[in-house]
Parts: sequence; structure tokens; C-alpha cells
Amino acid sequence: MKVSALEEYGLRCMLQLARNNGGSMTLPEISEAEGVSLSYAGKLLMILKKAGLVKAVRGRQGGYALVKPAGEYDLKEIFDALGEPLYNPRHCRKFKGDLEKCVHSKDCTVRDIWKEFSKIIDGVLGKVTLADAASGDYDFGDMISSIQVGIK
Amino acid sequence: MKVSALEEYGLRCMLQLARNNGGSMTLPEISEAEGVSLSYAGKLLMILKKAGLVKAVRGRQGGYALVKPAGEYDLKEIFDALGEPLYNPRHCRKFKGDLEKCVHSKDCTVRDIWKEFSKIIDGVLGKVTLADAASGDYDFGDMISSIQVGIK
DNA sequence: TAATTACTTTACAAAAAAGTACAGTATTTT
DNA sequence: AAAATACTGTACTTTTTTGTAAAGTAATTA
Repeated sequence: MKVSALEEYGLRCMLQLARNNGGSMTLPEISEAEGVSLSYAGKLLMILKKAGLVKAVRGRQGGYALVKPAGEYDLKEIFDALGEPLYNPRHCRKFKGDLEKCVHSKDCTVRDIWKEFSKIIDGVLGKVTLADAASGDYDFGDMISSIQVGIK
Repeated sequence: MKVSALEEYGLRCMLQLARNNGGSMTLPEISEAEGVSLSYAGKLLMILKKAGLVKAVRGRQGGYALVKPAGEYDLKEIFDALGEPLYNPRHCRKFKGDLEKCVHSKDCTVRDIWKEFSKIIDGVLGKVTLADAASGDYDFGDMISSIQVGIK
């Protein structure tokens, strides 16, 4: 289970903008702040822009900025913009081996695991705002202790 | 956030063996059952074997089998064998851009997010056994409804 | 003991992801 | 209007992951 480079660095760019209190940052600024190349920062911000998460202004006084207050973004929407979710309906088509259908399709326990798992992850990501993440004001403690796997 | 092919197919191989009630399966059998090539099945089972999750017998009556009852494996140990965890101490070294240190190192909110997140995932994976997964006898329902993100 | 079946190992090929280079367009400043 | 700054878009290279090929070793069977 892995976080892609796009997700990692994309989130960081969002955190940079969030800490900037609604102000805009140029690509050179973001690039230097995160230690990534200008090109790569450009790629990341373009993805975020196309997803509608940031807005851009061209020209000399230009730069990127959040389109809404950091407290109104949740981590799920940021991740959705940067990559595929852990589970989606195409899961079994993607991992079907050479067989026409997923061999687990009749009673697909594998799919169920990812589907349920994905719900948990989305649940958590959906409840942490970008502002929370930027300031560290969130606490997963209660959640962890409350984890209980029941029997159907 | 993605599940790698090794994790997906590796887990499926374990599920095949688990459904076999402790009996052994040959590579050709596993390969055909999952629709993956013989070579690839061999690679997967070798990884699982080196991690100590399965045992192998060579020769004509050979094959692979679980080393313990399916109910004594949890999904976490299976995933640990097949790939890196979502978060590990090398996270910031891996994603540090061109800078000597992760730019978030002082007050690394990114790292904290993955660290906490990873705990949740491990918590869930650690509570589902291979036997549960094979039969579908687990329920994340309670868990989902109990998710609460607090404030530090 | 030779043939067959099956695991083991190494090396390689193909595909996907990560990251870079560069030419272009828009806006502002001088 | 020319220069400077900054976003935009495409094409490319590198690296990692995925998957395959083939030769080798071990055990069994006839």
C-alpha cells in the first residue's frame, strides 16, 4: 500500500498554500519551498488547478492560491484530485490476471476487502480538513482505540 | 493511494491456500486458479515463502501450503511480506525533494498524517485474519460509524 | 536410472510512474 | 514596445514496477 509521489508532493503544495493564509505563491516560491524542480512544481499545480482546487494568475504579479478557505477542503478531495482511490469499480478489471473475469467474481472476497477498507480510509480523509492538517490540530487517537472488527 | 500488484495477487494466493484447508497446491494449480503466469505465480510464492508465510515441498508430490491455520494469520503480516507499509521511518528521506532534509522536518505535519494514518490501517489489517478474509466473515460496519477525528 | 513433475534462481523485457526540458502565452513594469 | 516574470503545454528521459523466459535443482515414479 503506497502513497504516490503525486499525492505526497501535491498535498505538500496544498499545505504550503494553506499556511500562506489565502495569499498566493509563485511556482518558483513553491518549488524552492518544497525542494522540487520548477517543472515538477508546475506539473503538480496544474493537476491541482485542473481539479479546481487552486486558481492561477498569469503574468508578473501572478501565482497560485487556494480557491476557498483551508478549513473548507478535506483531505479526501485533495487525494481524489491527485490519484486513484484505493478501491474503485474497475478494481477487478485491473487485477483480473489472464482470465476473462476476476476469478473471485462469484463471491469476491478480495474486492470486498478493498471496498470496505476504502470506506474506512475515505471516512478518515473526509474528516480532516486542510487547515487541520496544516496546523496539526487533529487527533486520530480515539479512532484507533475504537477500531473493532465485527463478525457478519 | 494504491495497492501494488504484488500485494493484490500475493493476498489472493494466500486466500487460495486458505480455502484449501491446509492442503498444498502446486504452482500450476495456483497459476491457473488466479489466471496469472506460472512464472509470476512462482515469484509471488517465493516472496511469501521467504517471508515464512508458506512452506514449499519440491518434487513430484510437491507444492505450497500455509505454515499455520488460516485463522492465525492476520492481513497485516501478509501485507508486510508483500510490500512496504504506507508509512515508515524512511518516509521523509524518500520524499525529501532536492533538499538535504524534508522541508517539513521541523514540524512535519505531512509525516504525522501518514504516521497516524498508517496506525489506523495497521489496526484494521491486524484484526482481520486470513480465515475471516477467505470466508467474508468480517464486518467493518461498526468501525466506520465509530470514526471520529478529534482535536488535539 | 531415466523421465516426469515441481520448486528455485537469475536475467531480461515491457509498462507505468516519476521527473525534466523547453518552447509557448499572458501580464506587468519600465 | 521591449523586457521581465510567471503560468501552460508537450515531449522527452529516467527510474521503478510488473511480468516473462529459461536454465537449474530436488524428489518421485515407472
